[in-house]
Amino acid sequence: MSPARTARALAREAITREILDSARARLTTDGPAALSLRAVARDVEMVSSAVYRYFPSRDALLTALLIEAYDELGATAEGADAAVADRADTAARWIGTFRAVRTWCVAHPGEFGLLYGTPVPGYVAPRDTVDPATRVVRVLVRIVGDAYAAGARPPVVPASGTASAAPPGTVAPALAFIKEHGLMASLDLSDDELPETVRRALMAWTMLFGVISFELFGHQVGSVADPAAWFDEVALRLGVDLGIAV
Amino acid sequence: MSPARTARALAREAITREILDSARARLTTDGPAALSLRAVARDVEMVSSAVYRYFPSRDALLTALLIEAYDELGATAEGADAAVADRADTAARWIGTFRAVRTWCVAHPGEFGLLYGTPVPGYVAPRDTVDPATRVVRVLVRIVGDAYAAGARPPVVPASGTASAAPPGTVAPALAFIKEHGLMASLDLSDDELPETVRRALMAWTMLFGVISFELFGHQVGSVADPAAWFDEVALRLGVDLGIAV
DNA sequence: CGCCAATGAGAGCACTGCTCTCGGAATGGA
DNA sequence: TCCATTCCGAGAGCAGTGCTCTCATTGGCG
Repeated sequence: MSPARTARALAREAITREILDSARARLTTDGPAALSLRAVARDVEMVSSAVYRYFPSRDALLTALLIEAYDELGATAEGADAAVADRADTAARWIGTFRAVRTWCVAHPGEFGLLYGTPVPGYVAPRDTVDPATRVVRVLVRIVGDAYAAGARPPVVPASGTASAAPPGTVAPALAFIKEHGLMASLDLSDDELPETVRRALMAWTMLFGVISFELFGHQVGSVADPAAWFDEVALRLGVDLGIAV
Repeated sequence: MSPARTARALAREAITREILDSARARLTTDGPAALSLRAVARDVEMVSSAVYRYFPSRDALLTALLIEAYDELGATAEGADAAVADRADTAARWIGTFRAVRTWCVAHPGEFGLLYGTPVPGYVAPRDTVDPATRVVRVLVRIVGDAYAAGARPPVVPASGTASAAPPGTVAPALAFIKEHGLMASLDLSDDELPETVRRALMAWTMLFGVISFELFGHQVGSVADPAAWFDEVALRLGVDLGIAV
C-alpha cells in the first residue's frame, strides 16, 4: 500500500489526516459553505499557502471530505444491516439500517449538510463520488430484495384495480440503475416485479433522507417534539407499506 | 397602506423592489450561500454601502427573500388546491397541489435552496418566517382532512394487527401543531383518528420535499431519467397509501 | 556528499460583509 | 420662501476569504 515509508511520506500522511480532521470539525461548527481554508490552516498551525501543498484547491478538499463522508455513511448502513444475525428477519435489518443512518447523520450534521444540502455553486462532484454515494440505497434495495425473495409482498390496496398503474417512463432507468450497479445478483425476482421493488426502495430512501433533512435543518420545530420517535414511526410505516415489516 | 406617497417614499419602494429582484436573480445563479451583497449592489448600479440603507445587513436581506419565497410557494400550493372546482375530488386536489409545488421549486431552484437547503451557519430565521413556512403542509392537511371527512380511509394493511402501533410520543405534539394553527375547523374527525391523519400528511410532505430536493440537488442522476414522471409516481403512491387517490 | 524535489513562510491580488465619514438633495415646518 | 432636519449615495477603510507567486530551508536518494 505505502511503498516508501520514509519520514517525509509519514509526515505528509499525518498532516493530510490532520487537515481533514480539522476541516470536518470546522464543517460541523461553521457549515459546509463557510468552510474556510485559512481557518483550517490556523487550526493545524500552518500558513494558508502551505495547505495548498496537500490539497490543490478548496474544491479538492471538499471532494475528499465528500468521499470520506459518503464512505462512512455507507459503511454505517452496511454494518447495521450485517449486524443482524438472522438474515431472514428483514424487518430488523430494515429498522436497524434506518436507525443507523439517522444516528450517523445526527452525529455528523456538518457532513450531512455537505452531502445532501444545497450544492456549492461552482462545485461539481467528480465521478469518484457517485459510487460511495449509492452505498446506502444499495443496502435498502438488497433488504427489500431479500424480503421479496423470501416470499414477502407489499400489501394489496383494496378496492383499487389500478394500484400498479404507475407511469411507465421511470421503469427502464431504474432497471438500468440496478443492472449497472450489479444488484441483480442479490435480487431473485422476475422482471416484471423487479422495477416496482426498486421504485419502492428508492421512495423509501427518499423519505429517509427527507425526514432526516427536516430534522437537521430545523423544519420540524413546533410540529415534532421527539424526532427519534417520529423517525421510528416513519421507518415502520415505510416497512409496513413495503410489506417487509410486521 | 402607504400613508405618505412622496417621491422619496416611492423611490425607496422601487429601489427596495429592485434590490430584492436582483438578489433573487443572483440566488438562482450563484446559490444562497454565495449571495454577495456587493454583487447585487453592482446589479442595481449602486455602491455597496448604499444597499445598507435599505437592508441593515445581509441577513436581513436573506430574511426578506425567505419570507417572500415561502409566501410565493404557499400561495402556489393554495392556488393549485383552490383551482380544482370539484372540492370532493380530493385526488385531483392532491396531485394538483403536488405538481404545483414541484413546478414552482423547479422554476426557482435558488429560492428552494434558500428555503430547504443547508442553513446558513450564523443565520437563524426569525419568528415571522414560521407562519409562511407552514402554508404548504397546511394545504396538505386540509386535503386529507376533507377526504377523510367525506368517508375516505387509508387502506387497511392485511395480515397485520398492529398496523397502528405507532410510538405514542409524537401524537401530542402533532395535535398541538394542528390546534395551534387553527386547522381543527376544517377537519371533521374524531380525536383518535385525527393524529394518524396528520402524521400521514406530515409524512407525505416530507416525501414531497425529499423527492424535489433529490431532483434539484442532483442526487437522481443515473437512477431517474424522467424526474417529472417519477414525481408523479411518488405523488400517486402517497395518495394511494393515504387512501385519497384511486 | 551533493543535487533535487518537497515543504513552509510570506507577500500580494481580487474579492467579500460591514462601518465610518462626508457632502448633497429632498422634505416639511416656520 | 427659507432653513433645519432627515435621508441617501459615495468613498475610504478594516478584517476576512481563495488563490498565486517567490524565496529559503530541509529531507531523501543517487
